[in-house]
Amino acid sequence: MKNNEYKHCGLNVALTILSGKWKPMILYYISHTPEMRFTELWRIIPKITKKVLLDQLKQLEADGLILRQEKSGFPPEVSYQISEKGHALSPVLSALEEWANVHVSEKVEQFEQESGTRRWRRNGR
Amino acid sequence: MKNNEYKHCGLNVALTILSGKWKPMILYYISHTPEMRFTELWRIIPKITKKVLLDQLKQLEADGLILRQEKSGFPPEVSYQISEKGHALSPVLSALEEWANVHVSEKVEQFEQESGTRRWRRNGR
DNA sequence: CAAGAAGGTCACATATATGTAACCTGTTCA
DNA sequence: TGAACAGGTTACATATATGTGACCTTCTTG
Repeated sequence: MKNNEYKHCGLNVALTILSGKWKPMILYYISHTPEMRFTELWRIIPKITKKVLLDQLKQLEADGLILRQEKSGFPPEVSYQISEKGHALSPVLSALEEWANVHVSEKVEQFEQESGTRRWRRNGR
Repeated sequence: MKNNEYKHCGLNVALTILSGKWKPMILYYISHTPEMRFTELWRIIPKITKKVLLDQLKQLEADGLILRQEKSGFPPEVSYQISEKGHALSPVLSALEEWANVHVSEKVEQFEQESGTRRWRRNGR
């Protein structure tokens, strides 16, 4: 170890921002639709709870990856869009995905099968 | 939503593999040293516990990002190296890091300051 | 007038990740 | 002989993330 200290906080920050059981899926749907309404998103994503969906949306919004737009009136009408930051992230996410498909394809296939059933973070493996 | 289902499990797998409070740092040090011994790593990384360091090393090894090499004899001598998979990942991680530095630089700076103090996953924000 | 609509909150329960400290292994060295 | 060494395990405690269900709003419709 010369003087190469660990100064790569950006990586930690990025991973923190992305960490959340449903975030990749949420980002995916939001970035592939011009205006995604809350309820539609909830309908599309199989097993998430309203509360958790809301939590993760709030985090994504706070981190600037998505934009929330609220039209006044009743019933409420809220929709989400991908932001510029979020858009800038997507090639990087594709690269990550590509890496996984090439280098850990067994795990990817396994994941596809268990999908919806499994728990997110490990340690129980 | 046409028929564009979410089939991007690779991203989930990659993020799962990378998720762990100390993994980016561990990966960094291992990939920047030809042979990193357990104890040296432990000495270098400020506040991690032996147990947690071991856990994360095991996960990284199980996921194939690093290689563990054990020389027989006493006292034990174990060293870690980056694997080919791990090596292949590093440009992607750099891209992530770059994204963070460009798009969420405030958070990165904040992270640098709190470093070591802060907790990893949020929700308490 | 009761129920359903969309988006959201709250209090609480469970699951998973991380941390703390004690203990174990055979050499070597004082 | 007993302390230090490197790497590791174990039982337990705490922190954080996710899940469940009840409740709230105000307008519209049956």
